[in-house]
Amino acid sequence: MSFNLAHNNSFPYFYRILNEILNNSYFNPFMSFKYSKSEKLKSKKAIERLFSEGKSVTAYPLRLVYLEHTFDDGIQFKTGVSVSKRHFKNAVDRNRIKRLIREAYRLNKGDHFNNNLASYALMILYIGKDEIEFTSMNNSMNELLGAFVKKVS
RNA sequence: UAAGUAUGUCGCCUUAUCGCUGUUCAGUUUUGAAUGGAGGAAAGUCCGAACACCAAAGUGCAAUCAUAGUGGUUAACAGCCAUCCACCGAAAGGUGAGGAAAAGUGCAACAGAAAGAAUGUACAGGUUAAGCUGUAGUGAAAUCAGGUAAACUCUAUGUGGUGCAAUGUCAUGUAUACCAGCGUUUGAGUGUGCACGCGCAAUGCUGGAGGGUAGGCAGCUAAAGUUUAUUAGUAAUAAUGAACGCAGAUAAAUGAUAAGGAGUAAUGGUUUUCCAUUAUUACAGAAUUCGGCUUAUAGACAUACUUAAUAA
Repeated sequence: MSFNLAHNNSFPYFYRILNEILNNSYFNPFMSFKYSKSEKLKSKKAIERLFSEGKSVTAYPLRLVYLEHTFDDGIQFKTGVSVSKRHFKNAVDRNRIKRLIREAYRLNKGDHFNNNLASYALMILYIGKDEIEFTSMNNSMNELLGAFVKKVS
């Protein structure tokens, strides 16, 4: 990474993406903004095990629950997203926050993850009670993933 | 023009970058291209159906529950349309569990002597005698009975249950009531009193069968379809023609960001127009599918009508 612009929040989003493409996408196989079906945590058993045995990291208003877990299809990280029905009664609000979390995750994961880490099942929870803007969500996600990588490696 | 009434429509737009998801094609490791991708309420789950399963679920009666002027409409309905009546409103209009009180039971404020079995007061009439007769007075209603059925009841009509997490199907792994093949053990049991052998049995492996968990597939989107024209009808609606082919996710796609534009509100400047700044752009997210109802909704628009004012 020649310029670590992802952490400079005043810098416009648009230029950040341009910068990522120009500088990073060739060199870092994790520098992909995709977050497709195969990267989503779907297995019921894995999720149950994750919640009963997993550890967690918090960066308010986000919490990451993680557990070492090897997947059959060889994907290194599988991530799920969850928003409490208690705090957000309407489906529209829940969907909106989930989408923001997913968006922030797919944009930031490349900066933090690398091949040195083991394989993990992840679940990101939103523990806040209020709605949130994308920029602050982005900051929180950065913080959260940083803390996770630091703790694990 | 203002205030209203009714019905209906729309409910932010454009471009760029990065993504998500269905289908098709190409490649098959990772992908690439093309092309679809939320609503008027998708919501509440309150009615009515389609579809599926349950076989003591069929038929009749009863009970329960629902509906209730009249006529029409529909696959069906408690919906919708028309209309009568009652009530509300100055009007356009709105609201209405609006069938039955000589089948029976119950209930009734105030007033009044009395609202059911008692007849009081005053006056008049009247008789052998007698509230026996009339009037006054209270009240919506008084020896005549009436009101009330969002009181019981009666009448007419309908009414089995569970819901797509229904249901069907494929099936890795695991365990083994079962079946077959091959092997092992005679330490115990048995056919058989003893020995050997064989069978049963015990046990191991393999295969089959059954079962159905994780998961996959079907159900799943061509449908009482959408748009539109004509005809019939006051209308709901129906018939015919033309065009279209219009979401299918499953820890659950339909998004994020930037720039520009649009609407609305407030403030300021100009003062109809116009410009600038700031704020704001609702309610809300498909989950088997339809027809309704109910509730939420910033703002914008159209049509018809009512009342008032002004002008001609």
